[in-house]
Amino acid sequence: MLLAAWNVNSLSIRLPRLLAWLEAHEPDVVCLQETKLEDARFPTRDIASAGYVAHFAGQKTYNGVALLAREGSVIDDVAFGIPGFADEQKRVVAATVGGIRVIGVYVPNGQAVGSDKFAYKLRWYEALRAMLRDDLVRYPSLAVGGDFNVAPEDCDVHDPALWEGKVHCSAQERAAFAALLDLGLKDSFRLFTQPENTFSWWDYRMLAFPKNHGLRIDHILLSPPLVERCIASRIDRASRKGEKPSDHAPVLVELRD
DNA sequence: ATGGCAATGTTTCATTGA
Repeated sequence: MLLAAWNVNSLSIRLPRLLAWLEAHEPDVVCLQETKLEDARFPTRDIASAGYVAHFAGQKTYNGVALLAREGSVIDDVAFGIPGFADEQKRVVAATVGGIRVIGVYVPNGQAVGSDKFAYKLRWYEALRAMLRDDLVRYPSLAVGGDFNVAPEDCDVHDPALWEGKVHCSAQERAAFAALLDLGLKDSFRLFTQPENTFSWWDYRMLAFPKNHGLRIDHILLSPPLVERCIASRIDRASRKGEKPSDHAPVLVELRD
């Protein structure tokens, strides 16, 4: 099974790229973030033509998530949001696909350390942790993927000194991310030897992509039974190239049957 | 082979992202 997560930064704009990408990579499940679409405008038909069924929760302008699964997949228990955490923002979609609990997340950006949005990000992380703690009991085979807006370690940052203490790299955010791993989840990317300076996001400005000035903030975390099944993990850097790219690249894991 | 912000709506600028 090939499982992917991709922050598309507007599904309307990125639809042609997404359709081409689905055809080229043939993933089984894809979690999308920042669709920025109200549900009535979701391109259900185009996604279906590509051979996928979609479950989604969107809103105008900001946020929005979707979970795509290959047509014919056995899909159960579709859910949205975080139980017990009131949130207008559409940031979580979950479904059980082929016996695997897949949770797609778009973690708040946080804007700046110490801001109101930063406090919201930390509260959000705490609520996500509580949800995952409960879900892991119910669903031993669990994957949570998406835009976590945290670079877990300095090796996930092109210039650690520049980013030290800044949003996405602060001690508080890294602790919030590490608290998810404390539940028994693993960062799939680090299950394997990876090339140095591999990132998943590059600023649109300042030639950040050609200079490879990026951060690794998009992740897929796996529970122990899926860690056992994981045979590959990678970031599709090529998808950041060319005309009208998202500022994020897709992240993928391959699981054996 | 990569390229100097992009996307959205409140639209002719302000807001947000990371």
